[in-house]
Amino acid sequence: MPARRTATPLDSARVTRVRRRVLAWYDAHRRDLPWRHTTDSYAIWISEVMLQQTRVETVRERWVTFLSEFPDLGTLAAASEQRVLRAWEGLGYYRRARFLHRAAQSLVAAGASTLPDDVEALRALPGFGDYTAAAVASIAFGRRAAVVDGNVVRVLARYLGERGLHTQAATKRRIQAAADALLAPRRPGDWNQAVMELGATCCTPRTPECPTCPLRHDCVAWAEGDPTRYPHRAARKATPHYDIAAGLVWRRGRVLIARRKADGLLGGLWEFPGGKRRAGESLEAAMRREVHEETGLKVRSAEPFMSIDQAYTHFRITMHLFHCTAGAGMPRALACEEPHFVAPEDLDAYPFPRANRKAIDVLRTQGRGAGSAR
DNA sequence: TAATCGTGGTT
DNA sequence: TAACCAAGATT
Repeated sequence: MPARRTATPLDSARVTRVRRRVLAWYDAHRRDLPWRHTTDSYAIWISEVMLQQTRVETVRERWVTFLSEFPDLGTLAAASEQRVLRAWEGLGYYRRARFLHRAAQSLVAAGASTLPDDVEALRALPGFGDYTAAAVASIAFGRRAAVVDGNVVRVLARYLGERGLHTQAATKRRIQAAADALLAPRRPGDWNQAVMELGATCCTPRTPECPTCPLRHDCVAWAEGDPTRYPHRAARKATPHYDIAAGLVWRRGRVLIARRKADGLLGGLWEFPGGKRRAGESLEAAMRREVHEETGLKVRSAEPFMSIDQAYTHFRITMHLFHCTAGAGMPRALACEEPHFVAPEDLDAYPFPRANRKAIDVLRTQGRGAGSAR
């Protein structure tokens, strides 16, 4: 292993040099992203929330369509949560959409027609953490607030030779302090985007392109020879697998759906009733038990329809779907909300998790034949 | 502090 | 293929 290089201090000459190099690199290499063509703080806010833990290429199209449906703060505040969640479908981390909606309603209720323009007021809104408050304040309002996202952590950890685990508070404080010191005071929004852009396109996690990096001259990780050792991360645990059994419970050409509770996984989204199979239980028995527990309905016939694999952050599932016919009685909201039967053509109006939407798509294209998306 | 919260692309 | 990862926030 190469000897550890000692980082030179961030004196003012070095800070000036770094700012100049990184901004020049950004001016030459910045990607043409749709949200870089607006100064509308609302539109920039939407982009920042969408970009949380979500790839730029995914956000490109979704940002455009979201803004066409909700072009301003007032429109978003006036919309139903269901419509907002439907517009968010597929983006994941659905809590983001509910916080977005709630923040818009809060601002409009207070008489505002636009976002507040300082970090503290932004930080107080739901869904605004340190990163998003600094990002909106700097990019939309030119405030001198340094962002620290995953890119900034990686770039600065490598550049400075930061050896602490990136999850530790002391490490975060050091990275934030360095980001604060480096922030280019005349172009705070561009500076923040420049460092993030550098992390996203050059100082990447696995295969950084160090020869083209504007920071290679005095980067500790580059001098050591293996930048990918930074930032230091703790090992992850293996993710468990669960079998989920769910029913497409039909009655007179309509199918049963129910809404998940607002908190927790996939909160506020609709689904076909079902749940985890227990040890020793058959898939069909699990489906019958779950449908009954959640809606009070008993299922008559049941035939396998399809199985879908889905990976979540901390576990993965195989969802086994059955075509069923509903027994007598009205569905009740026992362990779900608003269970009711809907015509298949009306399912597009409801926000569904990805696995459920896949099943709906198969339903459309194949009718009620068996299929698999595994 | 550590766990939780989605999804799709990449390796 | 399974793990890793992405412009984080909340509890």
